Amino acid sequence: MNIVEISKILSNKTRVQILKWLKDPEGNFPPHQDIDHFDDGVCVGYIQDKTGLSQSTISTYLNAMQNANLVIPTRHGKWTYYRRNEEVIRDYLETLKKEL
Amino acid sequence: MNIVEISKILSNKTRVQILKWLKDPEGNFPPHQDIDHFDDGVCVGYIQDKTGLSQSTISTYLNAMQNANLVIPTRHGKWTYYRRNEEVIRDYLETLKKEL
DNA sequence: TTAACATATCTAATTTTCTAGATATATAAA
DNA sequence: TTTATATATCTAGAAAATTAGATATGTTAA
Repeated sequence: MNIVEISKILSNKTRVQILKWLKDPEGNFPPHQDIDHFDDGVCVGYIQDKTGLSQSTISTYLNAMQNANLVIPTRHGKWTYYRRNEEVIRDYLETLKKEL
Repeated sequence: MNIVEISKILSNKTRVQILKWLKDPEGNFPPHQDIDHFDDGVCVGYIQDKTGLSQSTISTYLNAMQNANLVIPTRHGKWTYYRRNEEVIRDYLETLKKEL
């Protein structure tokens, strides 16, 4: 866990927004077609729709967030679902509180 | 207080380091020539010496940190002292914990 | 009032980030 | 097995961040 690396992710409005939306998938996204739960998070297309940015941009963002361990991807058929990595997020907050 | 704005400041190694150093001026910096306390923080030159970066770069960083309200400048004669704005830092941590 | 010192600001070169279009890949459906 | 759909990756241009040198400003000391 690296303060600077994660702060870099959080230095972008859209990426922060995505993390916030993923706190409450039921409240923020329509139900999925193939599964009836959000246990593995939300598919890329739904996230893209809400941001208004291009598919490639959102894919790039999610990839960066995954590299920083802030989100966890799960493949379900054609779709990739992304959910928050609560452990790393908690760890980041605790480290910030201790070190900053 | 704006998560993205402050995260942008924290997305740089040197700036994070400066904030950490300013938590303990006595432990991290030599005593000042004109005053015998660190109540108003640390002068720019001392901070620059520890970073190894140029004077203009550190001045630019401190200015950005001040714009984000993370530090407070105080002029003492020729010197400008910078100290942490604990209130804003605390507020940032609390907001992150609540919203992120 | 001139010289020296500390810091701020201006300018510019380099690097990184942002973002989208085009294309590739993986999977499911026909 | 071809087609459609979802996502990932590649390429590239525009914008922002990084950083330093030169210069300006403010303050003290000679």
